[in-house]
Amino acid sequence: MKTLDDRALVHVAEYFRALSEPLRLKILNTLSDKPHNVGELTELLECSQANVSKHLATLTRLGFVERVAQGTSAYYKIADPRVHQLCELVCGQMAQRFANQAQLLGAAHERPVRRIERKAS
Amino acid sequence: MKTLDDRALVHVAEYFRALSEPLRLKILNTLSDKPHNVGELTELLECSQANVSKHLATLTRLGFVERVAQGTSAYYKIADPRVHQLCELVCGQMAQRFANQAQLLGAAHERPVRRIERKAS
DNA sequence: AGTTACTATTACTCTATCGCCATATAGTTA
DNA sequence: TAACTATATGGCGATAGAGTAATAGTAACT
Repeated sequence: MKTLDDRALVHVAEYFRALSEPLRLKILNTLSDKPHNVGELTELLECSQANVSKHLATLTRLGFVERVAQGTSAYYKIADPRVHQLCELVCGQMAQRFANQAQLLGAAHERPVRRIERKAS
Repeated sequence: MKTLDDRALVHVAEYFRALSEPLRLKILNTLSDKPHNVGELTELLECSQANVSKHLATLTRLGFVERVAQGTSAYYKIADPRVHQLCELVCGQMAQRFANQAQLLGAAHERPVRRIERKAS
């Protein structure tokens, strides 16, 4: 990290930006189970096909996922499992932060954090 | 990662978004050496004071850095060293990707980065 | 050929945010 | 008090990016 020049920083930022969209994280999360094609993702994520396709293009361009054509379908799969480490690190940071806030403040805060677990199927 | 609900994903995305700006990465990189105040950062990074201040506010809000007031100055320091692991992971991904590209393409491009060949007509 | 199913792309609107400028705020000193 | 310094913030223009609808492309099959 110390010797990164500006150009490299721009690329690192680009990587993080790709992960800064909830829907893209959702796609990666879904693909971490097993590969899916665009139609399946569209249904699972409940959003438009064009949108899924566009996000998949972004993730492919940066090397997070890989495209495998199969008939008229396009299956996508995780290309670099390290993306899961990234997410776990961030989740760890979040958990740490939540714990600190809970310990320090107890309750109300400028930016309240809700911890309601809800699973939709 | 598997059981993240939508709300959590939004927060994770917010974290990644904070790291998706080159100047913010530069700030974190500079602070990884030692704490600095806003004026120092402004000079080191060669940008406006207002801009540095705004980015520091973002990084503080998400818990990446910590503010320590000292006189009329405000010193900032890394609050969670795990941010460096994040960057290293991304750098590792980039290195891996560059290696793959070099192997596949033969390194004829001056800028092989993010160059996805699309079907030309 | 034509039809169907699936995916990618284009054109567009809308929102978020970066960087800049100016100003407000807070701390220090005289 | 006022004056000075350091930092934070509000407003603004420009731009990037998400989402949508329609269209274009592609493969398989009749």
